[in-house]
Amino acid sequence: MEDSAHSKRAVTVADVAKAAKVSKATAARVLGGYGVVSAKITDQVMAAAAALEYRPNELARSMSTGRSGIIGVVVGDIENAFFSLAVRGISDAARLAGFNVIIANSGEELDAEKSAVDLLIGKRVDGLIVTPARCDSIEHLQHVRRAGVPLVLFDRAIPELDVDAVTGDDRDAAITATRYLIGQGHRRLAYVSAMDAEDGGLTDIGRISNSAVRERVEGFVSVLTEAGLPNPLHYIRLGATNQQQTDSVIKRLLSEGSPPTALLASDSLVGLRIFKSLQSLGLSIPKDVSMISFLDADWTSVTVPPITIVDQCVYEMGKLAGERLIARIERAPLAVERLRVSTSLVVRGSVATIDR
Amino acid sequence: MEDSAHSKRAVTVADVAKAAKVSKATAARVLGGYGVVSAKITDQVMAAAAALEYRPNELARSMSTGRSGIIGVVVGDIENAFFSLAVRGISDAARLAGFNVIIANSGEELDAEKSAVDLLIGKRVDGLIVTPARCDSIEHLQHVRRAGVPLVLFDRAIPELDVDAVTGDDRDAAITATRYLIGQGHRRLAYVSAMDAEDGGLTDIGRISNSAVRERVEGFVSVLTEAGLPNPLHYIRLGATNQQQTDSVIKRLLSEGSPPTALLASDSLVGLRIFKSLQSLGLSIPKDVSMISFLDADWTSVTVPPITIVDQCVYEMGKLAGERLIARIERAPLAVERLRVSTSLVVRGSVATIDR
DNA sequence: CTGTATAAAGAGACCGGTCTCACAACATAT
DNA sequence: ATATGTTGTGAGACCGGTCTCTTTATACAG
Repeated sequence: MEDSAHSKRAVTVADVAKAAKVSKATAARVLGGYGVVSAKITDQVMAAAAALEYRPNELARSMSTGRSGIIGVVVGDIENAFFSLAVRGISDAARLAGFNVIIANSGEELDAEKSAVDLLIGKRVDGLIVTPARCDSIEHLQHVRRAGVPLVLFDRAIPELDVDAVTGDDRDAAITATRYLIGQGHRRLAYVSAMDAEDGGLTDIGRISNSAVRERVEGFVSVLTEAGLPNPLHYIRLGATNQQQTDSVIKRLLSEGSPPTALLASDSLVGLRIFKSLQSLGLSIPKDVSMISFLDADWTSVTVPPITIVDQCVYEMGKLAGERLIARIERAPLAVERLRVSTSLVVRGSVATIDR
Repeated sequence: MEDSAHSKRAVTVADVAKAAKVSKATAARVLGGYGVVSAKITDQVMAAAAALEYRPNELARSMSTGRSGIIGVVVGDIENAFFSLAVRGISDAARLAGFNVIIANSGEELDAEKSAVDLLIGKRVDGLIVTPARCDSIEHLQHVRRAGVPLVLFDRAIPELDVDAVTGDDRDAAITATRYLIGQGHRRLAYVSAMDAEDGGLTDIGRISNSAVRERVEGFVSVLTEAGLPNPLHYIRLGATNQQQTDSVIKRLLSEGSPPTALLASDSLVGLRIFKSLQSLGLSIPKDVSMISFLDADWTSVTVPPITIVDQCVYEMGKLAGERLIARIERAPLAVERLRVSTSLVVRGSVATIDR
C-alpha cells in the first residue's frame, strides 16, 4: 500500500526524454510516431517510456494538432432503442476510422440541445451529429457551421440549413404502411405520435416541427386522400409522451363517433404504450383494433400477436451518418445531400383483414 | 453563401482582448469568470466576445487546469437495455455535478476494454466507471489507480482491487428468485447465462470471471443445496450468447434425462432469447416450462404470460456509481466500499405452481 | 502632502504535446 | 580538397487557455 494516493504528476515526453538522455524533440518524435529517428535512439526512448509507464496526453496533442479525434453526438434520448442502436452504428463507423464518440442527451428539448452543442464545440470535437429536436430553430446549428465544424443531421432534415442529413424514407414508409392497412380493408386509420402538442389535435401539418414525423404524416394523409377517405387530419393524434397520456389519447380516439380500426404508431415507444393501453382497455389485437409500429424493437416480436412493423434499419442509418461525417471531417469533396435509408414493412400478426 | 467553408481559425481570448482594447489577462479573467475586474471593463469584454462569437476552447482550459470535466464510462454493450439505462443514470448524476460523459463499448472483451481505458486516460478524463469484462485481469485497472484517476467499478466487483464498486445484491436476488421457484413446487431448476464457456457446462463456480454472474450462481446453488436438491451444478448452463446458441442450449437442457421445470435467465437479453427458444420449440410458459428473467426490460411486461422478473433498479445503480465517482473526484474522504443496490422480485405470470 | 493599503490591469510563464528551423555529422559529387 | 546533399538531433516557438507576479491607479490615514 505504498503508492501515494494523491494524483502524482503524469509522465510527460520531457520526463521520458531526460530518462533516455535525448532531447524533448527527439523523444516526441519517437512517441508521437512522426519525423525520422535512428533505430538505436528509438529503442532507447521506447525503453524509457515503458519503464516510466508513459501515456500520451491526448489533450495536449489535440491542442497542437487541432484535431481531437472525437465526434460529438446529440440524440433525443439514449434510452430509446432507436437512438441506442443508432449510436452503436455511429460508434462502429467512428472506431473504424479511429475516432471516438461523446454522447449528449437533449431529451428532445431545444435548450438542452443548444447547450449540448455549445459544450461539444467547446470540447473541440472534430465533427457533430445532431438529431435536431425542432426543425424550425436553427441558429445554433448555423453557428456550428460558422465555427467550421462538420455537421450531419440524423433522423430529421432541415432543408434551409444546407447540410447533410441521414434519415429514413419516412414518407414512403408511411405510404407503404398506410396502403397496406387500406389493402387489408381498413377505412378509418389513426396516426399516433409522441410529439408535444397543445391540444393533442392537429390543424396544420406544415407546423409539425419534427421533419420525420411531418413526412410520415404527409405520407399517411396523402394515401388517405388519394383513397378518398374523409377527414384524414382528424385521425392524427399527438401527445402520447408517456403511458398516462397515451392511455387518454387512445381512450378518446376509440370512444369517438367513428373510431379507427387501425393505429399507426410513430415509434416503438409509442407503439409499446399503445399496446399496453389496448391491453388495459381489454381490447384484443388485431380482432378489435389493428396496429403497426415503427422500428423492430425487442418487444414487437414476442407479443401475442407479434406486431407488424416498419423496419427502419437504424443501425445502418447510424453507420451511414458516422461515415458521412468522417468523410466531411477528412474534407472529401461531396455535395450536400440528404441520404435516405430505405425502410421495409415486416408483416406479422397485428393487422386484421376486414371484409366489407 | 459567402462564408468561407474552410474552417476559419477560432476566436481566442487574445482576439477578444484586442477587440476590447484590454490585455489578454484581463479578457481571460472576464471570460473565465475568475479574478477581479471592474464592471466597465467586464462590459467591454463581454460585448467584444459577443460580437466575435467567442467560444472558449475547453481543451486549452483543461490543459491548464488539469481538469477535463469529463468522466469516462466503459460498458459491455450500450445496446443492452441494462447498460443504456445505467448510462442514463450515470449521465444524470454527471450533468447535475457539471460533468460530461464519454462512453466506450468493450463488447465484453478484455482487449477492447484495455484500449478503451487507455484511451480515456489519454483524454485525461477526471474519473472512470468501468464494467470489467473479467474480474481476473486487473493490471490495466491497477494502472488507472496508479495514474491517480478515480475509478468506480460497475455491476461487478473485484475485491483484490481495493476500489469502490456499485453492484446489485446479486447473491440475494438469486436466492430470492430460487426460493420462490422452490416454493412454487419446482425441484429441477436451471440457470442460463450468456457468459462464454468452453463447453457450455461448468465445473467450478469460482472460475466464473464475472462476479455478478458468479454471485448469482452461488446464491442459486446454495438454495438448491440447502433444499437438498441433487446435482445443482449440472443445471448451470453458460454460452447463451446469441439466439442460435441459446436455442441449442435450451434444446439440450430440455431433452436430457430429467429436464428442469423452471429456467432462471441471467439477464434480459438471455431471457428474451430463452423466451423465443421456448416459443419456437412450441413450449408454453408457464404450463410446460416456467421462467424468471433478470431486469425489468420492455418486453417482459407485454408477453403472454408477462414474465416474472428480478428488478435490478439499474438507473439507481448508474446514478449511484456516478455520484460516488464524483465524490471521489472531489476528494471526499470516503472509505472504499462495495455499494449494493437491492433488487426485488416482481411476480407476474411466467412461473407455474407445481403440486406434488 | 506624504505614506501606505487596496483595487484593477498588464506581462509573461506554464500546461504537454507538435512542428519548424537550425545545425552537426557524414556521404557523395566535382 | 572543396562543394553539395542527406540524415539525424537539438532548440525553441506555438496552440489557447490559467494563474502568479508585478505594476499602476486610486483611496484613505496621519
